[in-house]
Amino acid sequence: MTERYVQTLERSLDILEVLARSEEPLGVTEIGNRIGLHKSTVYRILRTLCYRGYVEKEKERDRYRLGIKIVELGIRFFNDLEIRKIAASFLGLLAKSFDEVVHLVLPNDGEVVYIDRREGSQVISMHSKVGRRAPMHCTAVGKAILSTLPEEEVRHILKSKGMPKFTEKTITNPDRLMEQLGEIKKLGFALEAEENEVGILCLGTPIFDYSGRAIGAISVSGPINRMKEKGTEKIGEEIKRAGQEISAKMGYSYYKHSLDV
Amino acid sequence: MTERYVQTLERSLDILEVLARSEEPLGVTEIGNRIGLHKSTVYRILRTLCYRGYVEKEKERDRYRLGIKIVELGIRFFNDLEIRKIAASFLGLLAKSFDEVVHLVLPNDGEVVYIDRREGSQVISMHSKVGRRAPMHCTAVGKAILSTLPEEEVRHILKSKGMPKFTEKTITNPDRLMEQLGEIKKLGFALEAEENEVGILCLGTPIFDYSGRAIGAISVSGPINRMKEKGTEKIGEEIKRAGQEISAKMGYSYYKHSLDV
DNA sequence: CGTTTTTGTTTCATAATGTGAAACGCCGTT
DNA sequence: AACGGCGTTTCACATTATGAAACAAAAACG
Repeated sequence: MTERYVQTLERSLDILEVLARSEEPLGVTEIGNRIGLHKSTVYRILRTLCYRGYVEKEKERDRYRLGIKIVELGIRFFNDLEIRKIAASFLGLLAKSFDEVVHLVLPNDGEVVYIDRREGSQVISMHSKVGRRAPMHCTAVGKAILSTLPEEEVRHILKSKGMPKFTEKTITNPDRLMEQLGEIKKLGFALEAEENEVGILCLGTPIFDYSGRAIGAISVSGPINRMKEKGTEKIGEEIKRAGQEISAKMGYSYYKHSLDV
Repeated sequence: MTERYVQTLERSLDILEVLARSEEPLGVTEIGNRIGLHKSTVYRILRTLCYRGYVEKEKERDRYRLGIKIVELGIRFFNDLEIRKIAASFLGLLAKSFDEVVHLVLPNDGEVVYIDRREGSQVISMHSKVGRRAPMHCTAVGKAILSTLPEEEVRHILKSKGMPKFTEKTITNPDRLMEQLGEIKKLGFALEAEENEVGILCLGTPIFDYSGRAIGAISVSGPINRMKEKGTEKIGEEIKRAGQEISAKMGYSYYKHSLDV
């Protein structure tokens, strides 16, 4: 087993990630300091990335930022994503029908990644989560996905990622979460009230592919009291239905997979 | 002058681009053949890219595709793009008001890159151009941007990129295009009728930043007869006004830059 | 306004790193 | 059962990336 990765490439990715994380353009030395690389090395890699369009150099100032080529790759992938295309219209319907923010996420490496978003008429100044990551233990979408996994795998994720406390209501005990996941599985949707962000309530449901694996999740979220007024039960059932329809279009057979329940 | 780029990194980017271009996942050998690399080298790079999440390996089959990390970087950049945020609401208004497809593009390396898109109520099955590139000489957005550049620079772009003929109406003569660019500059918006795609008419106008450089363009496009019914003159004036408002929000001063007209 | 410090760029000797031929093992096909 | 195609691993070799140091240019400072 060759546990060896290509060093130059890893360093290049480090640089790209530092640039992505940074709000403003960075200089060669600054980048080098942040990832512990010699500025000479950083410079050569940046030069190559610029040449290929993945990084752009600010004219006049010696600062580097992500380039347009990154977006070309990213959007290409995004547009080709089967689940995104299929879910698109459902997200729109849900957003309109409840007039709240709707998200589509994909599980990745024990976390969820926000992939798409629709919002109701209420213009919320909330910063978009699209493209960002979130933990599973304290989000409705994360719990919805966890509820479909075998206990062993869930515990492995919780152990490796930890269960950081974001609010007073964040569940930080694995056993308590496991218990709740059982109920979520029975219900078919997950509820999360202020476990991740104070004042926000969120409902999520998993999406399955042909093989029965949860490959994503959708959610509706909004201010806790407004959500309760609208009826969490009702919203939950509604997104559950939407999730089932999306899953069906992804090739999931509820008939086939209900045999082992 | 060190005209030397980092070889390993360039090869890695080649691999990513091959994967992005391909509709379906590719195998190690296939990738190697396409870019002329030894499969052993391809394999090692893919391994690293997988480890970092930029490429995903299909379970069961030995095929590789772009990974979710690519989207994380891309969308992050996309969301932070100042011009996109500012243009967003204008794109929506234009799409609704004319009930046609509206695009935002950025110029890059003598071409335009489609960055955002809004569509009217008419559901068009047209494949999304977002994330894709197009030449400048035969698109309204491209001509709008070219019309703001000095002749020398325009000719350099035309020479290096060529003026490939897409339809009967594509302008393939540099001098004739130069002439048209003069009129476009006076008018403030560009018209392109079937020069890129048969049956489609498109109107575009440039967007400027604080320094007076054209950093993007917006367009409205649709079936040629429908567009003519709605009045190309009227649509042109309207997007020109929208473009001016976006430019103003980007820090462009029409007062300051009208001195040298 | 000159001095000092910081930062981007280039050079270059060194060896660490990436390379590709070859071999291995795993499938599916013939 | 033999073959061909593929992903994977090994390994000796030298090409390639590396980082110290020098240089240039600009920014910060007094």
